[in-house]
Amino acid sequence: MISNKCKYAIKALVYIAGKEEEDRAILTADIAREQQIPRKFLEIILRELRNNRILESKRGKDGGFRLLRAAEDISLTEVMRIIDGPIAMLPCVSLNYYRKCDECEEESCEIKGVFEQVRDRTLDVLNGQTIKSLTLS
Amino acid sequence: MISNKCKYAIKALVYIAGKEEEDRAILTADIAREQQIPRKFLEIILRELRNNRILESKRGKDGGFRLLRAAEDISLTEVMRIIDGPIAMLPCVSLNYYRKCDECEEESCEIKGVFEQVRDRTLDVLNGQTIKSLTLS
DNA sequence: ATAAATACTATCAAATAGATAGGATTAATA
DNA sequence: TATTAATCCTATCTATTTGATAGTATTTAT
Repeated sequence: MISNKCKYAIKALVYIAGKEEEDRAILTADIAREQQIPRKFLEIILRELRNNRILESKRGKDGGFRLLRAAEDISLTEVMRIIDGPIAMLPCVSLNYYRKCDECEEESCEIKGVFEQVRDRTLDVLNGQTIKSLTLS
Repeated sequence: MISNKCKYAIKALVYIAGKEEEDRAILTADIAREQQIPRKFLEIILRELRNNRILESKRGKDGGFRLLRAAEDISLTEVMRIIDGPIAMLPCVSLNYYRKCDECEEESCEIKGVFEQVRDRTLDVLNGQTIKSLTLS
């Protein structure tokens, strides 16, 4: 399962993308209210997305958040990896967060192959998705 | 990611399945040693698999664990669901552990569709797998 | 100056992960 | 019947993650 935090992050980005034509910074409070996300928790999430160059923020009056890049250039996997880390089901088959398992030798691992297939089928679906494509659906 | 516990469970079952022709109960200690799994933790896992009718156990001398069913009748997904719970990435798209999200209405959820696809592609891979098929690979 | 916004720091509670310890119980067999 | 070897059970523990909340500092437009 993805975390609530990650779900909130995706929904917040989709919300912001949906308001892009208004050409103004979007308030944390608005996102929190509309998407039913705990406000203070959302603050942390948005700041994390800003630190990872997904969002830009502006402080003070008329402040808020905007996408730093075009919505079609923000992939779903990028967001998921920032917030939750690996997408794969085993560390030893992760493309972006590879770690060898402590207890097993990969050459003889009986389950690695299956989870490589799961990873590939999962990425087949996720790689095609961007904040833009989610906004349209 | 699946938990270590789940990985241990799968590996233990594959190990037991691989010893079936010896026609004897398999010791926790042997599995722990061969698969490099912490022994006391493995005890808990094996007991949980027994409680869920995947294994049978025998106490006392010559005791140990055996598969309760044929290895080809124990699916990978069944084991994963016993140990880790849902396989899906969102509660609201889980087939076996469905829960509505607190904060969103499913009809208008922008991300549900993608994660349904991920679930389906994931199960395409996992559903074909059993303890038997893993033992052969 | 003031108001409105994010930034930051600290903290917290509950759940989960990942175990470990020690003794109770059971069963085979010498 | 004593011994040995195994699972069973209960309790406990630590660290991490999850999911948040509170309060204050800082920035910015007007």
